[in-house]
Amino acid sequence: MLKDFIRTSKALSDGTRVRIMTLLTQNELCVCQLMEILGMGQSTVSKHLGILRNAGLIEAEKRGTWSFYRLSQDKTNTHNLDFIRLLPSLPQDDPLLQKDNKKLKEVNKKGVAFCSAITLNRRLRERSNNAE
Amino acid sequence: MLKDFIRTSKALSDGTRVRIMTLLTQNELCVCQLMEILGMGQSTVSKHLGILRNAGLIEAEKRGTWSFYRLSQDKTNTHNLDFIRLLPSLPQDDPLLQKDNKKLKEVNKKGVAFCSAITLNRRLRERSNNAE
DNA sequence: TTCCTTTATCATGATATGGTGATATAATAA
DNA sequence: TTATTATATCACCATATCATGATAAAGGAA
Repeated sequence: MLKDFIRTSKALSDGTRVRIMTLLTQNELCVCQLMEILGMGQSTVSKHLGILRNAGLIEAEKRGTWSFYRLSQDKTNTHNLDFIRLLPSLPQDDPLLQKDNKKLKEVNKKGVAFCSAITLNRRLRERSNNAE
Repeated sequence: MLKDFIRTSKALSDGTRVRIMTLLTQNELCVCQLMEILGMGQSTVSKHLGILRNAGLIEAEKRGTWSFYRLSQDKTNTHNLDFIRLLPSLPQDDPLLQKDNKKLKEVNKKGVAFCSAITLNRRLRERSNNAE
């Protein structure tokens, strides 16, 4: 259906969401890991993930308090699979996506350790201090 | 580049523009023919065509006062070619796109004859409005 | 020249979208 | 129980987008 095609192309018509998709092409990530890599707030990241999930491009699995996101494993949605196939070649000629991939490797090493409120709150404090 | 990918996915994230692209998959069309098929105003159609052209998805050729639009013949833009490849299968499961294709056949038979009728009707409307 | 036609572009208003802070929810630990 | 943590959702504002009518530009005919 045209509506489904539009929902997917809309989901992929935003830079932040394509960055997320490119990252998830490589491995699953939780919200706070994406916050760390993207440098964006938690509500922003959650919102984008919701849009991608609503389009059927990604799926979430809850483990404890964490929500881990990965590319949709649905093999029947051929339109979405066609779109997802376009992603892996993107970092090849884009500096921002390459930077994201470097951060992804660091984050994978660290695991979810930095998700603790200590670093999160510190980052929030830094942000409000910078705003003054 | 991410920016180019976004420009293309944005261009294809609107129903009217995907309808136009699906029509141009079959043959070139001028603005007034698209107005007839889509049932939309001239400025609206021109604007959408501008967005698609700016994304490099279509190209225009001026013949007299008419501008004919067709899919981009640029074979070097692999990203756009990937997107364009997704289009032909769309009408298969979408009633609106199928309806568009039927209208396309009628319009192809008529040629651009009815184009003058459109502005003629507009002028008649203006005259009757002024007479009030 | 002066019209007429087709298309492009501009101005405007209504709606949609992205980013953020605050709050709500759910799982877990103390 | 209460406190903490990670995430989801809400309200808000700034910006972007879409549809439309008006105007401008350019080719062709009278």
